[in-house]
Amino acid sequence: MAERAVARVVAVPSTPRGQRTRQRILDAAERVFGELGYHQAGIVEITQQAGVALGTFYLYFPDKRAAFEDLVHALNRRLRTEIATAIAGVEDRVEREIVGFETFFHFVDRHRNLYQVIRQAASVDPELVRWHYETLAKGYVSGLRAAQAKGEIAADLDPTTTAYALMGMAESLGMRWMLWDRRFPSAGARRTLRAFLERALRPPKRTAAP
Amino acid sequence: MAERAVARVVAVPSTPRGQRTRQRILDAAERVFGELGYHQAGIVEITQQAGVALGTFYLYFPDKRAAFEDLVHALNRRLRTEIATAIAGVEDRVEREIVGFETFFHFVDRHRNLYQVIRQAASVDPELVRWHYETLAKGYVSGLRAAQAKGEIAADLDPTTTAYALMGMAESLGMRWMLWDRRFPSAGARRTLRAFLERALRPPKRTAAP
DNA sequence: CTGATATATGAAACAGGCTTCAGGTTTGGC
DNA sequence: GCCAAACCTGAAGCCTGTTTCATATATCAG
Repeated sequence: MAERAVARVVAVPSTPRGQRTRQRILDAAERVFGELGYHQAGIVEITQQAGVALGTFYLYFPDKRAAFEDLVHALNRRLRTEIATAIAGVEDRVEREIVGFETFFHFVDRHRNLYQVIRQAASVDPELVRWHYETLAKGYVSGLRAAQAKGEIAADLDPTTTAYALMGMAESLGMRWMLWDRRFPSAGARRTLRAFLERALRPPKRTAAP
Repeated sequence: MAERAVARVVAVPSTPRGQRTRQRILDAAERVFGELGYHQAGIVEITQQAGVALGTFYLYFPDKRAAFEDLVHALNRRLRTEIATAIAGVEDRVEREIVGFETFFHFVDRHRNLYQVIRQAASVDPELVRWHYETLAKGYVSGLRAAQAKGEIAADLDPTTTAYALMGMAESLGMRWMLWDRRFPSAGARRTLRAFLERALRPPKRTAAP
């Protein structure tokens, strides 16, 4: 039988010191990947920015791609958490959407580099992109379903289609405003977005049941 | 004074034979870039698929990136042409949107690989991505303005914001349906998309002026 | 303080793919 | 048929960046 290749043990750091170092590398990787792009980014650059030696990188990640994947996972998690927190207190579902969009724009603004990372993932690992969007969509869809049950969103809309449509809108506008213009949307643009969502999502008016 | 680096002359082929060869390389590049991603894709693979020798590539392109850029430009042009043609005969502007979306999905389906290329451009040259979307948006915006003038689209929507919102929707849904599911949207999904666009874009009903 | 464990170092080995170039081959006008 | 221009060839050079590893340092419980 073929000898099994022993996977290099990549430490999950067991001491605070190790965890700090790992995080420093990840932070630097976010910067470097975001600024230079996956392929321009070098381990040398990442470790230099992290203030550690080249070899240290390989203590925590089996290779370059692994660090990239970690970053995408972190991005996904943070994004979902932030949006969930932001909309938690909002009653009306259409209003929730609007708050969700705004939160997303803030996120892209604050994690500018991190968000570039996702757009690059297409040429690193397409499955990772899919995973990202499907994960986001999952939560989105169940939220929409719940809102439909309560009559807050038009009942005839297919939730999955709606979810992808909304995610696409958010991303496109986020790219335009936050990554290119580097500023938040004007009042007029905001009004348009709000009107767009209101009309598309809000159920046709009828006399409210008492 | 420093000697000026002479830019290598990259032929615009002057004979039919040369043009064929150049096109063969471009076609192969579309396949290979699309399937493998920019960085996995090698000139060796591209030229092999094109049925030419390695060196031939450098007769027509100064380097790998140049071929990639050419591809993006071609994608952009083809896409705009196809959509323009498809919506040419359609009267109602909201209906035009729907036809435009359908055409886009067809395009993604037929040029599956070519379309992956754009998503990868983020890690090759961000400016190229921006160019692509801004070019598309430009035409979109003027179309929307015209429609607003004719009262076919709600007048209170900012055209630029609307254009980016719609492009984002199209791309997200196109990715989901054409690249992942590899099939055209179900009737239910189509209805949802139509309803979404109708409600968001169509001006509020009022008795039509005679 | 001491040994055991975890972490860190960075020069050098290594790999893989881009690019060059010194010729060969094809084409088409005359 | 002949020749000049255009086109094509592919082995080898080259360069850049990833990954390894033998060695050094830090931490901490006992």
